[in-house]
Amino acid sequence: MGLKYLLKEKSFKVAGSLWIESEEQRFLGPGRVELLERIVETGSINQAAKHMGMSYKKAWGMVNSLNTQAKVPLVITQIGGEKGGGTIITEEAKELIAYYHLLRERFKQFLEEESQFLAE
Amino acid sequence: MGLKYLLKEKSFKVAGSLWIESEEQRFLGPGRVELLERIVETGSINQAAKHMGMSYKKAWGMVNSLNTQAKVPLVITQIGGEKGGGTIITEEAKELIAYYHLLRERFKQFLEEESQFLAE
DNA sequence: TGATGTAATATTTTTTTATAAATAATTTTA
DNA sequence: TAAAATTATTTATAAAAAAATATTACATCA
Repeated sequence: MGLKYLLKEKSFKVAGSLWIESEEQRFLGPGRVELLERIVETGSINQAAKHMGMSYKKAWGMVNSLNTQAKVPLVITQIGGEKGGGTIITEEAKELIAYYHLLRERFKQFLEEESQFLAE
Repeated sequence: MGLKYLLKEKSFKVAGSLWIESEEQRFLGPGRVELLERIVETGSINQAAKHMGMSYKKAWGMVNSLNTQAKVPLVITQIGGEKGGGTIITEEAKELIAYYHLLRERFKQFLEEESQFLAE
């Protein structure tokens, strides 16, 4: 019942992407999760963006979207100060990251099962 | 264990997209499936593209990608002839469409379950 | 008080992508 | 043999997205 008989390549698979959305607007996907993790590492939106090869503007837009959609603050920024400023994320943001990784794991399993089925 | 407590909107959900890929190259997704179905309806890549608000060039690229990746022909085109030409799809392509709809259904269920869990 | 490095925002430039338009090739039909 | 409508392909144009650049605001520290 697979499709092995009509595909040339042996390494074909079911693939996909996954995110959380709210009112037609994207809330959280792999890019935003990685950005949050990089912010934890570097303490800066600027540095996090550079590490990801992303423009600061785009990164800031993501942070802003996260904060305006959430009921509680997820990312806290500071202008000026010790090192000219900086950014940290809240406990709730960390819970969000943890949740996303678990969701991702379940999705990965779904894709693997479907890919298996496809190659049967 | 959901995220209800940190999202403003009530109508948030887990969403995603799904496709079949082969060697890093896309093979089949919702757009190509719809294109194939429109070709069945109209008998023409040209008309199918117009019905979808898509340029002929893009549609032709999709057809070409499908045919070059498959072991058997999926779309058969004719230049010139009764109505100037035309296009049909093979039985294998129809099986592909049927498979995709079933896959889609299982994915839909996955997303619904995860959305339910999210809102708990 | 000036230097520092970042956030926040606007503007400009570049790149990418998609669309539109134009052209040649084709085969049945009138 | 000319007309028709489509496939196949190239070239030009437009739209969208992304990136780069520039500017302002800010609070700590030397």
